[in-house]
Amino acid sequence: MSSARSTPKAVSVHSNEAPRPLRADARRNRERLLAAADEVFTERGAEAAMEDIARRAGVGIGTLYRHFPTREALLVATVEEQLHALARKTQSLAASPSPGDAFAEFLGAFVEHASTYRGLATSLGVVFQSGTPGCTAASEAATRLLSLAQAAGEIRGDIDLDDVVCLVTGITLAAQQTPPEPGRVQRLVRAFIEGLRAPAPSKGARAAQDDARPGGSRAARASRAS
Amino acid sequence: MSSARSTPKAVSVHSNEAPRPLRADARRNRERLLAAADEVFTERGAEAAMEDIARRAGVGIGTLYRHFPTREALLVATVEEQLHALARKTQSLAASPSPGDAFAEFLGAFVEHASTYRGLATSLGVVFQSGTPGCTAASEAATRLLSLAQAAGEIRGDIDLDDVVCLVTGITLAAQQTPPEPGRVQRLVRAFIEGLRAPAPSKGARAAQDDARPGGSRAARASRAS
DNA sequence: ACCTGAACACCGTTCAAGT
DNA sequence: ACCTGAACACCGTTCAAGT
Repeated sequence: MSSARSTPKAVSVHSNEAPRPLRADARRNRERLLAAADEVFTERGAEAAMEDIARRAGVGIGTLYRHFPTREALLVATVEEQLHALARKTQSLAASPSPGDAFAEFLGAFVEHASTYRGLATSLGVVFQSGTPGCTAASEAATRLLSLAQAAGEIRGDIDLDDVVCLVTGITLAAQQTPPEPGRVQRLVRAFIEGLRAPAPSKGARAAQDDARPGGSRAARASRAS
Repeated sequence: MSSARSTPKAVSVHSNEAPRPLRADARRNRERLLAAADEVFTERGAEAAMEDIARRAGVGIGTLYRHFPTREALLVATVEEQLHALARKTQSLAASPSPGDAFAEFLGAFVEHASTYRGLATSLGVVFQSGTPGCTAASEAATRLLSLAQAAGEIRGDIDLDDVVCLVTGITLAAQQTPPEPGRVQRLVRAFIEGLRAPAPSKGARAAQDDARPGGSRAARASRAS
């Protein structure tokens, strides 16, 4: 239950339908493309050939590009509805008495979402920040749930939504890297959740000395030949 | 396993050098290709154009394919030395008095390895199972370290090496998905390590591990930690 | 035995022509 | 206004010809 919040957001209030009216045939083509994309992405993964999608939709390749100028755009549009569903689920989870458990369940749902198409996770970062209504809704709901869980002291505080997106991306990508061993995703999610639980139990000053070079050491490697 | 030769486990004992002698020019080309690949992969990521590598090496594209019939093969060969280094580091870590901390450090090193080229992590699963000496060495050392940490009760038992490879792949891929925020990798690694710690603590039992820590407001501390 | 690079195949994207 | 598909560009891979 989301009560009174009058946040001055001002952005991205547009419906799921066309922002401006499309001609009848164009509208039909758009929907055929979305349906075909969903099918083909499901069958062949998110890197399926664009022409396959156009063919499946029964339109020319040019029509596809007219409606969706990039593959990302098509992906985003195809995933919109699922994002809305994820947002709804997340919102309902926010009402849970145990925000920590709710967040855990959210993580699982998010991973499931990211797994709808093989290879979707690769673009998840981009897709999730594309600013469509579905993205915004899911993003806001997730942020809220995370804050609740952190405020309740059930999830560690040094984690932000971007980290979570990274986690989900990573778990999903990683699980797809290997032959589909079904238990693995759950195991990884569970392990991750345990890791996210607050407080981080300190068994000494471990992990404090993690070497922290983001870019470095190519010069050292480059000098190997001589 | 058709062991036409005598030694039963003889497979992986061969030097880093050529398995069979190469003509002088071929040998030189091979090394030029490896050096060029390292440079180009570093600059442009693991999906760099093969022709760029050939050009950088000063050889024809056909020569590249003669030596390395697939991109994976070239990647694997380029990464061999680093894998040996990782294996050595892992072996030395196995002597640590705290297998759990040692494993944590190994995870960090593994992630760093997987980050040497942008996009390497995508192929990490394949690369890591390619059966080269470096892979085998690193893989065996890692398995041993993991077993030690599990036997010591410091890492949860329901995790295998494939899971770890997945974790590393995931963390690395995920961190590359987002703009390079340097703290993120360490944060994710640390969170993951906490998750891997055994036993998976129940919410009530967790405090027991936190033995002599004074100051009970853990959530408050966690929320501002960086 | 090895090298070379033109040739082939494939795929994403554009755009002039059509309705 | 929208659709079409031939054309273009790019890149990975092969192979006949050269040394």
